[in-house]
Amino acid sequence: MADFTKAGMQQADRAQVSQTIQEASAGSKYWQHQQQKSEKLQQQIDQMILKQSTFSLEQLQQARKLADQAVDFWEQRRNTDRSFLHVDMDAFYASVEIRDCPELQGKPVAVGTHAMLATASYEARKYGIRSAMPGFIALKLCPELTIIAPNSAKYRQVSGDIRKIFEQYDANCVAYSLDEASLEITGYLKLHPDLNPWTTAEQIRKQIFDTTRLTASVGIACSRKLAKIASDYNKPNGQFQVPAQQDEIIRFVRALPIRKISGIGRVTATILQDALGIKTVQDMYDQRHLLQLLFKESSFDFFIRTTLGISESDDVTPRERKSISKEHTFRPTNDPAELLEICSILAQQIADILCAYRCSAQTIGLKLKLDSFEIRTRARTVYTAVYEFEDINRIAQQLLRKEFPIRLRLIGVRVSKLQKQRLKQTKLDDYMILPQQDE
DNA sequence: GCGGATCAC
DNA sequence: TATGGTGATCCGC
Repeated sequence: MADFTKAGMQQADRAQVSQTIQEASAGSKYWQHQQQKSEKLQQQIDQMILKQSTFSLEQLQQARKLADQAVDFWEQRRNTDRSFLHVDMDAFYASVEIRDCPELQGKPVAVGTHAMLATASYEARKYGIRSAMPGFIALKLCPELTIIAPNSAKYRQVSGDIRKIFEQYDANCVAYSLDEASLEITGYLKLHPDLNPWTTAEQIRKQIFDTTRLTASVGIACSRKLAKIASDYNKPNGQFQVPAQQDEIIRFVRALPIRKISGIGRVTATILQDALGIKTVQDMYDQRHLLQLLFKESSFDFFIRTTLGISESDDVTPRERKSISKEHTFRPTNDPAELLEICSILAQQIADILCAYRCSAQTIGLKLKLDSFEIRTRARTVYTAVYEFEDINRIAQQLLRKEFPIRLRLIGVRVSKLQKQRLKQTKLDDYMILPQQDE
């Protein structure tokens, strides 16, 4: 249940932490729902084990051949010529709060709410506290823990400051979140022959500290994905370089537990481990024939590339948003009026955002989390795109009404199939030359 | 196109 | 007492 893969967790007393979490959870509706999910997962694993036992020797040999072909295919596309840095701020939100409140120096600190923590300081991680843990459980693990409500505006400010630094190195740097970014420094290094990736990383970390008084960790590699993994290797306040050589790259990735790979989450890791005995990337490579037989081609390809340390594409493709959503958790209720009211508030928020973006949407979706934590989604696509509150609210409420009677703890409203909204005719238009509208 | 699931942060 | 919010993607229908 507990996840010890995060940096800084090695010191926690795992058994003690697991037991405390267990005691805090056991019997709750959340826990019951988790139990159900894990039973389902176990069935899926049993099925997979059963299926394995049916493979003939020929099938296995053929699969191995196909897997080796895939290895060759990707190996031919390996490119080690580019240089990337992945910069990751250390315990970002918590570090900002501690910086701004020296009282907290050296104390366990977390940022979040009693319901959910976003970040835990390294001091707090020693107690087994981590992000995505409810605050009330964290307090059981460490009663002295200070929980601070998130100050998003402040984090955005700092995030903007470090972004300015990144842009000095790569005008097209990619921000993954407020505290993480990927930089290509291939061009920068060409312009500065006296520098190399390692010294550049040192320089950036110093620059970040000088302007924010915060520390960052940096991964250095010939692909964005490897750089990201490497940034976790010497955390906090450290850096690690994966040499840009095929054999070194393979040695590096094969030693990793699969859970360190971005894209392999808790569920996939459990399936791979319990059904196929795959714990590390080396195991993944050794079992490539089974992966070929048991998974869809796209998953299989992802696994093969993972074992080689080859990422799909490192090009920056400026992608536009595909959906906008608002959701809210509340004290569970089955009162239709109350539920419709919450739905309507969310619809209004969505309408406001659509308005700000000058967008309309063709699909309106509803997300419902039952009192039991079961999640349901409902959606409806309309012929002509909508953007006004009245339209969005009407459709969302229709979808909601169909589910009555129901007891909910969360409602979400989402719009997708977004399109740039046609400019509305106004009197002003008579005096303006409007850009040609597509369609 | 819809709904369930998974994942990252 | 009590387990979040946003956006993306994939799979099977």
